[in-house]
Amino acid sequence: MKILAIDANSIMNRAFYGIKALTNSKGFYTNALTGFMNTYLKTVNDTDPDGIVAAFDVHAPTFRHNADKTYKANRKGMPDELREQMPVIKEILNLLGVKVIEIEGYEADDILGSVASVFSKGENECIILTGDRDSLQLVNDRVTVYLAKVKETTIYTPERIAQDYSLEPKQLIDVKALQGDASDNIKGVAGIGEKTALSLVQKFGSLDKLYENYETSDLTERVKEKLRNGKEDAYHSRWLGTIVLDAPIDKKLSNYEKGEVKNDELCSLLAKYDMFKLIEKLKLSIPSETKGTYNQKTLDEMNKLPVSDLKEKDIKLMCISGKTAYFIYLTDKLDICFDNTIYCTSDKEMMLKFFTSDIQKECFEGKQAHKLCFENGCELTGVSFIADLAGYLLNSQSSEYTVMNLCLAYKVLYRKDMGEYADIASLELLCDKLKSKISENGLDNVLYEIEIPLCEVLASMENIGVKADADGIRAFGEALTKDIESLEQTIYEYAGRKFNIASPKQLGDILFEDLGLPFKKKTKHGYSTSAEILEELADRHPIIPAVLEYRTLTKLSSTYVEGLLKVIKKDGRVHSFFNQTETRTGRISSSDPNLQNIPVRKEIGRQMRKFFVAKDGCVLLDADYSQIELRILASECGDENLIASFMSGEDFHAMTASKVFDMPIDFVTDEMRRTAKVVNFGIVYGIGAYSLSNDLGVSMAEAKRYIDQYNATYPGVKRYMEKTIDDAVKAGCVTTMFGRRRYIPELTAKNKAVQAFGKRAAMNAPIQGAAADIIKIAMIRVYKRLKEENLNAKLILQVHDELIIEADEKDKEAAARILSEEMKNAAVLKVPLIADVNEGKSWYDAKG
DNA sequence: GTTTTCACG
DNA sequence: ACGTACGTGAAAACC
Repeated sequence: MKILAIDANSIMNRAFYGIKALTNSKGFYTNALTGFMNTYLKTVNDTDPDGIVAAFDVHAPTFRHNADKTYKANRKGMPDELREQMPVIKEILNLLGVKVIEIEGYEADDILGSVASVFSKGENECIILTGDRDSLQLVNDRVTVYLAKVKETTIYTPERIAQDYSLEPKQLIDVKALQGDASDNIKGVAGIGEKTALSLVQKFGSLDKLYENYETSDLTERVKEKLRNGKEDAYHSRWLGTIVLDAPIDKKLSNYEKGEVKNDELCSLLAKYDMFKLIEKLKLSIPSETKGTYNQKTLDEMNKLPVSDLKEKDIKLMCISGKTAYFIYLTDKLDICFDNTIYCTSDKEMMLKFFTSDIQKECFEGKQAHKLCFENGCELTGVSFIADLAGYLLNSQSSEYTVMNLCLAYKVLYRKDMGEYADIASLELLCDKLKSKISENGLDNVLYEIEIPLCEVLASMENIGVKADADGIRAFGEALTKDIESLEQTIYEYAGRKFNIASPKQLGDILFEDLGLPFKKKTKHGYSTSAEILEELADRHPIIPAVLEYRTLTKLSSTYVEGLLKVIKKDGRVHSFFNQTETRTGRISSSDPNLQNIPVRKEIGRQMRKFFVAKDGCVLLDADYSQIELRILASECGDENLIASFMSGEDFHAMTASKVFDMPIDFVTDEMRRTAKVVNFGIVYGIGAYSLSNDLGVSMAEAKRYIDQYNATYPGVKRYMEKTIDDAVKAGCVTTMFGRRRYIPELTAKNKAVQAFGKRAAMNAPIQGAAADIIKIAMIRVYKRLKEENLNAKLILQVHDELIIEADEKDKEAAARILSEEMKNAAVLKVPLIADVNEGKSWYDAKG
């Protein structure tokens, strides 16, 4: 029988430190669990054992088998984030049918040693999976060690050890006795390290022989001296480092055979921790609570769920029945589930007939269907529910909103038995469940009044796209390339040699070693060369400004020039995606390409906007909200001074400066206004004195004064922030004035830095989220009015607080009026919402 | 596949 | 002693 014995503590430890923080939606760390299971699955797959055993350490105050062997009790305790994952992995292993062994007073490797010794007899063999080299001493003909490292696993056989160390496995104990091991609190012989220890054992064969013969050997006097002084330590260390082979474990081999996998329990456990990928990898079938609520007859009916080609008569039937049809249309295939029958089609005409019919529809992802209709000059109607949007509103923390993940998260029967039709077969029950969840959580308004109507608007924007001047971009790119080439030469001259300027590593070496500039921060791979650091050094060497310029130009060239040229479609327009379930706060994100980060702050980059243009006979109308987040803050916190600052109609940042610095607004200098502006924005992010001082280039004390003065000026803000955090800690989430919710699991973290992050997120989310809600409402209303009033004008872009319309010259005034009105009236706050509209032939010109 | 850097609100 | 403002996406380098 072949057994796999796992040093669970050591693998969990490796996984915990090897994988950067991974938490589920409840803030529970799952990184060690994920890493452990990856290693576990790979090893089981590679070795195909007949039985598996996992050993855990149990540290008792005193060890029974020898009260002296308490050395590891001195080890730093494991972090809470790792500790809390231990009981979970034990449970997972139990449910997988793995034998879990923990014996009070024994280390995991003692248990492994004992298991290995039991399985070294007869026709048996043992594979040890561990992250700890100590276990190498256990290797023999029957025992192989799989040493898991960050990337790969090394397999240690006696041959491999001979090759690496020129020693027998058992001799490694003596090496460690001499060398010691700080992490295990094993002293070894003072002054003897890895190299010497190894060569001594190679030369003498063992610790005993070494101490019998070293005095008369040709070792240097210095080494002899160390050995003389360290004899007691060496023998004590050897004893400490020798793995126990006779721990009181179960010796009956058959008790180690693989147990049964408890599918349902394991599944719900893993779902509880959001470990959906693992459920797939383990090939578990998904159970459901809802199963019980269906009687046998319904289940039988469901189990049939016949599949047929969608025909025109089917659509007619759906129309007259008045029942709801569920559909999924992602690429070119439409699946419908109606009245316990699945209908499929790839026929475009049939799809459009279905989409434009007045059948009541619920779906998963509606945007593609909307787009197909737009492309064919019609409209998708009758959509009353979109499952992924509901899932997103219930928990925006999730990473993927798939039918399967949602079914798992909300305990809905996922019809894996339906193979490729699993998604559509599961959709009705999923929608039912999500609907009630949405209502329970007060999310009806955001879902039905905002997200579902918005889906159509985004589809329309994606479909229309924005016209791009490809020739202009190419010419701009060529000019950039010329400048970049000449900058390269300049930089090479300053550096004294050629190198890859884009490589932070090589650049760091040049700047901080060759040129000897003072470095400030180190990263994993070397020196940090971020713009922030380089700007401080700008006066120290002429290479620095050249590098900064190089960075600016290459960024423009690669991300914007090259990037955009790649995505201009045959119609001469860029159709980027507007993602509706991406951000934690409720904002929309844009991708392929991202049109929400086209340069604007620096003039050279801003030039890019000249190449986003209106088509012939049209203009672009661009409107952006003025300080929408600060206005939301004013309205939410109700601070009278803050409200007054907005109501005054004066420049808001100057107004703040006037109050904070206590002087009439006419005496406010540009410098004071700039400072006030930075503080104003910082407040929305949950500012700290450190970052503010960094940002303003002033001392911490100075920064703290500004914050104090701000708080004295607008006392309601601080009160509001404190209350927000308080409520967030109590509820575990924050909510915008429209009901949109964000969970903040970080608030319950034990790590103070993580907790602080949670607090800042809690302060920011209701504000950023409300701003997102407001502009979404504006988009829906603008879209609707442009359509109703038959204007030749379309929304084409959204950049968080900015909307852009492409409008026919004839309709531009009417469209501009609608844009301005609907943005201003999207919400009623305690201060007015302001939106300024500008027009131009290009985005550059239209942006005020 | 992850890290660094940098573009935007 | 540590880390240090919220929210994104893309490219290139790095391992």
